[in-house]
Amino acid sequence: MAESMRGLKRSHRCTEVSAANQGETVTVMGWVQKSRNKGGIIFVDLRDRSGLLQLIFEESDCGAENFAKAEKLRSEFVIAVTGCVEKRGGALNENLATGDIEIRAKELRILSEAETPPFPIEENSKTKEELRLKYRYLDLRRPDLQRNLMLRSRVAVLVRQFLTEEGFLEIETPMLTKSTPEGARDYLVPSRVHPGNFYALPQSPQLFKQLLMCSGYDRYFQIAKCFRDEDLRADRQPEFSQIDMELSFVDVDDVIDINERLLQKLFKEILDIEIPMPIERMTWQEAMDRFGSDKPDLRFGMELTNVTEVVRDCEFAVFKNAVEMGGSVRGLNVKGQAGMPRKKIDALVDFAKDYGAKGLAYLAVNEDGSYKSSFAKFMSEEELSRLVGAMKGEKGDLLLFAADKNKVVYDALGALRIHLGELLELFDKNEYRFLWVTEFPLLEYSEEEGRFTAMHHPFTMPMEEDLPLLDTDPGKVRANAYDIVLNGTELGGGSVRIFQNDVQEKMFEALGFTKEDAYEQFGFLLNAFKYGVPPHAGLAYGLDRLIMLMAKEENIRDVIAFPKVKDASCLMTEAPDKVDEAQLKELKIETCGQEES
RNA sequence: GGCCUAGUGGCUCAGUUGGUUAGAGCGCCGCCCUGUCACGGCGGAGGUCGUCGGUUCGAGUCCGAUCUGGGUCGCCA
Repeated sequence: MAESMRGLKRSHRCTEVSAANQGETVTVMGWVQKSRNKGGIIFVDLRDRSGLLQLIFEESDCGAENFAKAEKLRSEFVIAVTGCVEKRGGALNENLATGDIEIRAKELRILSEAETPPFPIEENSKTKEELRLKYRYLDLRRPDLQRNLMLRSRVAVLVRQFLTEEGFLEIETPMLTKSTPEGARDYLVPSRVHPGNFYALPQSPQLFKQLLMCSGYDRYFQIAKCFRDEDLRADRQPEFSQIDMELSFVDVDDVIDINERLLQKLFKEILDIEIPMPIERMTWQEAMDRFGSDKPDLRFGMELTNVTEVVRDCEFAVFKNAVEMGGSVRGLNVKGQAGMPRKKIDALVDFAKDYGAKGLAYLAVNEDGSYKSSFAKFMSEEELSRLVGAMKGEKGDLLLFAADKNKVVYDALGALRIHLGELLELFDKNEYRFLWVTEFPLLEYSEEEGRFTAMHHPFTMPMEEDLPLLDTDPGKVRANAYDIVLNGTELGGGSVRIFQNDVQEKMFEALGFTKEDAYEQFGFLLNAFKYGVPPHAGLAYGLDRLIMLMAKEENIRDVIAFPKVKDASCLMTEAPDKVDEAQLKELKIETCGQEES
């Protein structure tokens, strides 16, 4: 039977009690982590979000009634205890923040009893995620998740504080808005009042924040929920949070400056890590050429080498074909791995194939200077030594080559580089290496749609010197866009926005929109631009990813209180779920009839 | 949509080439124990091996399908 806490008031959280309180009477409340009954003496570890505190029960202190209650305590009971803070009579526990003290209980109340939980509530849980997520409210009691969510809260507070001091206003934008088919799939919400019409949940507050600039709010930010109906990944949820900001009368350098100081503050105050300033910058083209990725991990080397010119005239058909079709041949030098067994090399080849490569050519430089290679027989001694020279190959090195269209070569080698970096432990897991990647391509060609699509979004400003190319060679136009990258993860991205109506219309033209299409979808923005719009730029961070990296978690679910699983459902609430026929009727939605078959 | 991977008592796992009553640790239940903190001692309960179908004299173990997690490619302006 649950007891009332009437007359009691919690005086401390568990770890707020210390040796300094010795002799004081305190009241603590929390969950029983563990009870150790020695017969005439009972030890109880009490847990709350701050940590653990040992309680000690003896009949001579608390009386027969309380002692009898203490004997009944089981894990996860919620209790209130009043008692005296004492130095420990027995050995100290050095693993506990409160390991030198204990509370000698005078009064005990069982506020709530508990069934045995379906899995142990402990740090570094080995329990299957399926079960943890079904009982997420229990999982969230574990200290590691509590730490992550507390860290998340501190980050949010610091962001608000910093941006407010920088003159930003926190303004909310709608969750029920208009579907924009460009980009990710939208989550749609039916309208009762307008049957057959739908709202969309925002993929980002992009258009609204630009409108706020039009309206003169000058600097806006928001910690905004965003929704994308795409498949999940370890670092992707359908519902996630952005730190979203937009600034008027600024250029790239202003945005970068503010954000560097923001990151510096966050990492200093939360992790006590100094980020060297300024953060390195690299153009997109350089990132691709050196690392095969637009979000390179700079914690280790093993950069790509372009050997297209070196192998241009060789007889190896794979290389030759790639060169002839306008692609490239590039290689990675895996230092000291010439002895890698064939089986492992084959695994790397398979890995590369997942990224569209047809294979990988390899060449190992043996200790005696001879070669072991999948393609040496197609090339002369001289061609081989020129190739090895270009790769700076030394005895003991393993050289891996991909030959294909540039995109495939970048993708395969970029991914392979990261894979090998992890496999061979080439980087320090405690290092934080930031990078700005700039000058992204404005557009990329979509084979599927047979047209150019915006790489960032359709409101991104082309670089001024590339403007003429918009008509002649749209694929070559660079954007005034930038991403902030940390350890190979895209933390955030932004751009200078188009604020001239003629440029915006030209952009839509390049995207294959008729003027009518553009106005149909984005008329409110285009119209706003007719009434006086300041030059503006902005940036948004993936808050979840930022927390994930700061907490050194490998999974985004571990920094989100109630995450969804791979198929975007929630194992705890069982959402999404069927709804009443009556609700559907009110919305004028036909049942899909998928329940029968 | 494709590929990879896991599914055995409450939890984490083991289970050899298919062969008699499916094991362990932790947890749980009962009794004992006044200084434990991975407490200890004694005793006990609890699973038919995700599901369905097949092969076989016989399947946790082989085959097929399916469900549920996880990773990944595509996708993610």
